[in-house]
Amino acid sequence: MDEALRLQFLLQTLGDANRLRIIRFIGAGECSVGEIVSATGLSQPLVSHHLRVLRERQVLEPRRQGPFVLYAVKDPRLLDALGIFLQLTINVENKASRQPMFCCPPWWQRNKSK
Amino acid sequence: MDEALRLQFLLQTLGDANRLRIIRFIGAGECSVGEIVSATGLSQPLVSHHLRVLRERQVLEPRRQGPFVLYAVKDPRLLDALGIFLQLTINVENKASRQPMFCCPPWWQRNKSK
DNA sequence: TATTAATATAAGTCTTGGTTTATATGAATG
DNA sequence: CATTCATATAAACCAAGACTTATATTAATA
Repeated sequence: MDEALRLQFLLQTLGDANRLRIIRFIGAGECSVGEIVSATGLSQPLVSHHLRVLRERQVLEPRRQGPFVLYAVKDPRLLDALGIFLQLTINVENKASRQPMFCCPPWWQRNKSK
Repeated sequence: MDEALRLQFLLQTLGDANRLRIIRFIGAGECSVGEIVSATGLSQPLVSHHLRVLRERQVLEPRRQGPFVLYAVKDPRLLDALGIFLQLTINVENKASRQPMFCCPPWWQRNKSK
């Protein structure tokens, strides 16, 4: 699986407003399905559906505790990464406040594997 | 438009392998449509289609030069951000090498606007 | 101005995936 | 063991969007 496909996989997983709301809530701390349902206002089956997707794609991790199933974000770096993207959405036009805040080797220079 | 919707918009725009390949190539420097077609191996209409999406969503910026239309990445921070996400795709399992590399205010703490 | 090269658009097909409704599993409690 | 609460799954519907084929636009050149 090449870079573009791996990135597509992750970005598609995260590219849904409801899943983002779920991740945002879980990011504040491990919580149960019921709590997510209440917090988001989504139907219980819909939340379970999205949780399954996020679980299967290694974004979230479940843990059974009594009758509840608690979910947590697997890799905390993900939350930071989302924060960076969120900043990008703020001033798409406003070039004035454009400054490189995060320096890292540009991904497209590493190896052009198609 | 709330945070989740803005993020969804951006992530969906980027969540396509062909668009990522196009962005990766353009990221290396402003280039024409024809060059992108050759570099990616995609059909010309398909490239034009994706360029339109990326243009309309403020990711790329076109500039006419003679018979050519040159495209460039509008906000260079986007390339860094993609690099960060790419790193996240490397060791989804491998928790050993998990270390917070980018610190920024967790986006889900700023304001829980549903 | 007619032609060619470069790019854009339109229409049509087909797949992916988000959502709802209904039902199943699984653990706790009486 | 039966019932209830918490969560998961299944099926069906629907819309968004990626891709192809065909055609239109725009600029350079003869």
